[in-house]
Amino acid sequence: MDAAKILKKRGLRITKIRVEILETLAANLQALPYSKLQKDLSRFDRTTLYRTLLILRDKGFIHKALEEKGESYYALCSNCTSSMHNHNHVHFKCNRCSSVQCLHITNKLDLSIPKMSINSIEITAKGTCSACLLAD
Amino acid sequence: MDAAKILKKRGLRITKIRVEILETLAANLQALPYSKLQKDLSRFDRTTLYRTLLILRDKGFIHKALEEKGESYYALCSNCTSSMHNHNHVHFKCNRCSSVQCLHITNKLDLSIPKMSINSIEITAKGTCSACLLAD
DNA sequence: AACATAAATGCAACAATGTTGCATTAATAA
DNA sequence: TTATTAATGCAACATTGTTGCATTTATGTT
Repeated sequence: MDAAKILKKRGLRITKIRVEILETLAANLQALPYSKLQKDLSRFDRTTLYRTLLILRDKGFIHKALEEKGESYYALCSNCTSSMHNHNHVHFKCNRCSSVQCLHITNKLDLSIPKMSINSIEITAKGTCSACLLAD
Repeated sequence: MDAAKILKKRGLRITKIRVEILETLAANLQALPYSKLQKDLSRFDRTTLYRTLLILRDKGFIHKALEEKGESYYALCSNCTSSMHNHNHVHFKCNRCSSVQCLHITNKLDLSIPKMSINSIEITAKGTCSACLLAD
């Protein structure tokens, strides 16, 4: 992954923390908790991390995969832009190893609710991931 | 709603804050944010509220309807017990008025994920609620 | 290559929620 | 009414969210 090129192509300045965040997320198949990002990127100020996550989220580079116990999990977006966020996947959290994954589902999910206008739907499944099942 | 009776029936001690939390939630059709509960129940210590919410949640009286921006929303459970939590509904958050509702859906949702063992599924839809749509 | 400028960063500071330990108080069974 | 077990209030601290402002950096232009 060439984070710098991707940033440039989409009109964002190439800065160290942006490149590192994108590369860190790309290097992990799983969504990463904020605490992990903060530890890995501790040479940057916490505020900078906070604001950079906001920007990358707003521009469609990353998305918040889960919020739990006041902590957010982040993962790369696959097809989002700054004007279009399209997250047609399920987030799966393993209760044993606490890992969070983005799962692309094929089942079409047509949920409609009477009288409401729905803009987005988030689905989070919890259970045991394949690795933990095998470890039994 | 007779909160005291319900608590007793399910083997919990009847205390003021438990009764008030249950009655406050019962009096609102919507899920309430933590900040609202804290304000309404400010005559109790914050820690007590925190621990009571944990207990009521663990015992299947209430559930966390949503976590957002580090804040949790709470609502009454309809059919849960301390050993069985069954939340077959969708949470709907209105982007305009920020209200959170529990919607009981009839559509059967059969989401299965290969290789994973799923224990629970949470679905949160966001959009505009009927009241806000009418207010246009 | 140097410069101008708009954007990004780091620091300080504060708010809110989460969390634990411990002494005191209250609810319930006997 | 009392004994005892559970719940409460208080103190204290951790973590994350959030904003303002001065400084530094990235980038297009000269």
